[in-house]
Amino acid sequence: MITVSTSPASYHHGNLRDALLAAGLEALEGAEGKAPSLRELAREVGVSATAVYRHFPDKQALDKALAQEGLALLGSEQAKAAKKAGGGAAGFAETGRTYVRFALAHPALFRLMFTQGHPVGDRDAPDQARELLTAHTQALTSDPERAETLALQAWSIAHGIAMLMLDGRISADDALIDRLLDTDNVFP
Amino acid sequence: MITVSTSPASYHHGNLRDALLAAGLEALEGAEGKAPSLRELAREVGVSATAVYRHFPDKQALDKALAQEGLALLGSEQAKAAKKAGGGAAGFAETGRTYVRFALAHPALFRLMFTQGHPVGDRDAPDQARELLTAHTQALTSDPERAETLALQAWSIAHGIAMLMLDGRISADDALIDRLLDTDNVFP
DNA sequence: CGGTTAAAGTGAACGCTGTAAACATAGAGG
DNA sequence: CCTCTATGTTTACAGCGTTCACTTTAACCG
Repeated sequence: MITVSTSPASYHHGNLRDALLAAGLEALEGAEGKAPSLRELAREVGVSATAVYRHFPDKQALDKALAQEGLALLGSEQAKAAKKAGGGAAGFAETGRTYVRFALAHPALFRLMFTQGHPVGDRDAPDQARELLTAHTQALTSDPERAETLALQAWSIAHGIAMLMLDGRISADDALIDRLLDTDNVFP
Repeated sequence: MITVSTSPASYHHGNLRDALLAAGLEALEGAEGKAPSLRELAREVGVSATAVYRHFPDKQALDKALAQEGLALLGSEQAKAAKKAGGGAAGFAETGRTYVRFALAHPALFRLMFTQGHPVGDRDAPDQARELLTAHTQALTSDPERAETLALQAWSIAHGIAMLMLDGRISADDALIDRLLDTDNVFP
């Protein structure tokens, strides 16, 4: 999580990296679909554009860091929701709903989180959401491959719903989310 | 579908609109994730950048037209696949596989098709893929609402798989596609 | 305590983008 | 044949990501 220290307005900012991330997250909450530009964030923080390059090798690295923040946020919201629902199958179902609602609540951030191409085997980022997912499906079956299949299917349907709603392909309706994610109701 | 006439290199291009779309589709097949720029397409076709504005009000309109082309292509591939599989449930399943494989085969085009924000009720575009989907699910049940639920669930899971694979979140493996889309295997 | 050094900022510049405005050309119709 | 209009051109602008050469400042060390 990011903390912005109210630093003195000196030549050296003191905490530019975190300030940029904070400004980035805030900008992503605004403008519906648009991701903020590097120069825009620099302006926001009150620093020249090139100063950014002391903390990130390029814009993509900044975006990746923002994506990481978003992923952490999603994971913590899901964990909280699962706990509140009492864990187990009910908790699992709740993580799905939380996933989609998170996407609708933070569209630009959610997009950024997945646009940042990190290859499949990328293990340099702890991913609480992913861990929750495998834990929940492993509790449903003793067969590890079946558990993985279930995990990926659950992820896919939640992600699909989220994306189609974000892209305006299906209506972003809370009742519809429940209907589509209802496990008593899934497929023939 | 687009046909590019080999027009004489005169002052007036003769068929610029279609030529731009053709160049656009070709460019989208290349460069893995990158969408082509307006100027790039104009250069490709051998025309000044501003000439594009005689045929499209802005870049987004060009992108939208390209997205439309992609949607038509997907629809026709799905229809062909469903027919080949003999229609019915087998045909339905095949449309799902075709959907994901199409995304993997044309990543940039597929992304563009869905990034182009057209609101939910937008009926100015015939969508063969969508029609196929509802036709197949309506054949499975007499309850219209249940049919719609099934349609959206099927769409969501296919779309989710496609997106997660495109974004490198899960491995883009053909066997995995089958495993995740296997209806005998879906959810608990 | 003072001087050096390296981290962290600056401004100017480059090539790219989408887009607007004013102007040029050519082919079609009266 | 002349004119009108559709379709092209050139020039220009602001914003983007990024590189380069330079400046400031804080921290470390003899």
